[in-house]
Amino acid sequence: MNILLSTTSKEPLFQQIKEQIKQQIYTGELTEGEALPSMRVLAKQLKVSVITSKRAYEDLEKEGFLVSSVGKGTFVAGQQPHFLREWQVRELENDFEQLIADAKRLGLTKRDLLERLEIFFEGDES
Amino acid sequence: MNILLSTTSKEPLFQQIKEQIKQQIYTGELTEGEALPSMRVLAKQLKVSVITSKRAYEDLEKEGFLVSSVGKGTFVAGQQPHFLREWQVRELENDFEQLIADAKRLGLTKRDLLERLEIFFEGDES
DNA sequence: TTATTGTATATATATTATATATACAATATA
DNA sequence: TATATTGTATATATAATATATATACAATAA
Repeated sequence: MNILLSTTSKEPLFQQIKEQIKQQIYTGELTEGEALPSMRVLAKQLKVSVITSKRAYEDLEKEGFLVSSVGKGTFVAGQQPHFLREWQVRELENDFEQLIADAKRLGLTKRDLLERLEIFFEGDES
Repeated sequence: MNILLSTTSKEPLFQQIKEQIKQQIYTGELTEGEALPSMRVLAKQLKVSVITSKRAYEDLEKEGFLVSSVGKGTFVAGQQPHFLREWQVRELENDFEQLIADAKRLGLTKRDLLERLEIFFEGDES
């Protein structure tokens, strides 16, 4: 598993790890049932404490992306993440619809939103 | 002006003050143009530092609820939704930025968002 | 001038977030 | 069983942020 940590980024280390693992699950780079490096191995690889790698794995387990068991290791969880993604996309669509309604109410034009979309989407291409 | 502070509440003091002033503006208990107690008077009344009363008034001014001027005092703002709108637009921009970051993390493309923008913006052409 | 108003600066304190070292417990496997 | 590997729990350190204060400053009113 490949993970890059930026020491300059404002994002905390455990957060960077989480994001990249999620990303790799979404893209299929990490597949269902696949074993992740142990917390210690990952910690060593990233020059980070075990607590930090644990924090990332632990959070992702709570979110349904990973499954851990003592002595065995940590693995990509079953189908749930995909359903989870579907669900998250729907949630995001709802938020987007609400946000656009608010924008209209404030008198913003479609062009206004397009401009901001361009700007924000480029953001940080990490 | 009547304000009650709970010392046991988890809400910070300045927040409690803000909420109650907003409430009184909404209910009409405080009316447009009406003078509020000076920061010092309020501070003394609530047994709180001037910085805390200022923090409350200052925030509410930024949000468009109050208007302050040196030597005169602090007053309930008119219904010009001008400041309020500016503030709401900024809030909406922040939300939009966050939403786009989430969308990227979920693997949505800019095109995906554009399509939804088209759909949702037409939504109800009331 | 004098008192009253809001404002700015520097600081203290508490809370929360982040990260670590170290010891512990469960499981795999030689 | 013995040993190594796995995830886990506890206690702690450090940094960042939020909250609140005292005090001095500046503008306006009377």
